[in-house]
Amino acid sequence: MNLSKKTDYALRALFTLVEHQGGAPIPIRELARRNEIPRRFLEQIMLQMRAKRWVKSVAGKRGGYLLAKRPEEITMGEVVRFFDGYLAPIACVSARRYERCSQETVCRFRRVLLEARNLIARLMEEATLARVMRGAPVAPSEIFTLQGRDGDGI
Amino acid sequence: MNLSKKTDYALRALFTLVEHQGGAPIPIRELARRNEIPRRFLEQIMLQMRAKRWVKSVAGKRGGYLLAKRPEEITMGEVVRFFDGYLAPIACVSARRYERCSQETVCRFRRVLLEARNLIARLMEEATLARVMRGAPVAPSEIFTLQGRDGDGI
DNA sequence: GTTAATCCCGAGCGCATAAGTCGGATATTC
DNA sequence: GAATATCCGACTTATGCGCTCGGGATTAAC
Repeated sequence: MNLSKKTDYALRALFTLVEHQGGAPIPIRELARRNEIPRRFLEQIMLQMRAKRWVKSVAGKRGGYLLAKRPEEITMGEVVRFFDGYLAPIACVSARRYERCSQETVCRFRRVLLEARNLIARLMEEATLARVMRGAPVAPSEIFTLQGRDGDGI
Repeated sequence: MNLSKKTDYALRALFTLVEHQGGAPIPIRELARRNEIPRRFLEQIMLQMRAKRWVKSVAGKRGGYLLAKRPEEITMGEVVRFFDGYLAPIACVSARRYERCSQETVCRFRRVLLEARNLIARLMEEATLARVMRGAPVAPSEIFTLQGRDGDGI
């Protein structure tokens, strides 16, 4: 999984909308300013998210965008999958872009990549906007005991 | 993390060399044939791995490549990092390509991405060629109880 | 009903990168 | 010295990401 700018921007905008739930619509201009996103580019992104029914728009003066679902109903995994197309690190272990590989039966490391994909998928699918916003762990704690490792740095 | 073809090919070649440890040098032609890799392209890759001292070459007729280290001493993480440059899904949580992001303190989801990065890093760093070859789990079992999830498909 | 702020939509563009090609030099064995 | 390898640098080509742009439709405020 590799986050594109588009997905990054989409998530930023979404979280801003979550923060302002119940309030007035937020115009793209404002979403762009607060998250340092090129306005015209964000426009496209918002349109796609509207088609997905994650957000709804109000046209005209005083218009803007609102969240269209509850923050519990949108996961980071969905967002990444929608914009980037997949979560897996390579096609042969992907649910979305799977394509048979002639080497599959011989491949020594496919198994490891599959494990990686499963971890990520699990993590991202647990990560609803609500949970992430709350700052709560997004997956069962036993995973996260692994975090701090020797000299990893950041 | 997203595996490039280059990294994929590099790993395939490495595992082939592991299988043939102690035997005669394997020429690129053969490595390419067995793993369905464009020969000229693999040439480049092998040269890079030679510079890294993961493999050594024997020039001339009957020449080819040999593993230069024990399979316990090379991890998939190293290989991915070398060819693709990083393991992290986004620069702001990467050890290698870290760059400060002005939104860092406000960013709601950075934390999740950091968790993802840590999981992957851990997994890939545990994955020595030897272990993967053996087919043994590459990381502590508690991680892998998470694997099979509802309707995930592949 | 005019103005101003907004969303909506399609098109296009430039650059970086991945993935692969190629020509030919150099080394080694038989 | 022919055959088989590696070695090296340069080149190519396609794709996609990350934007930018022009202009139309919609609505609120005055």
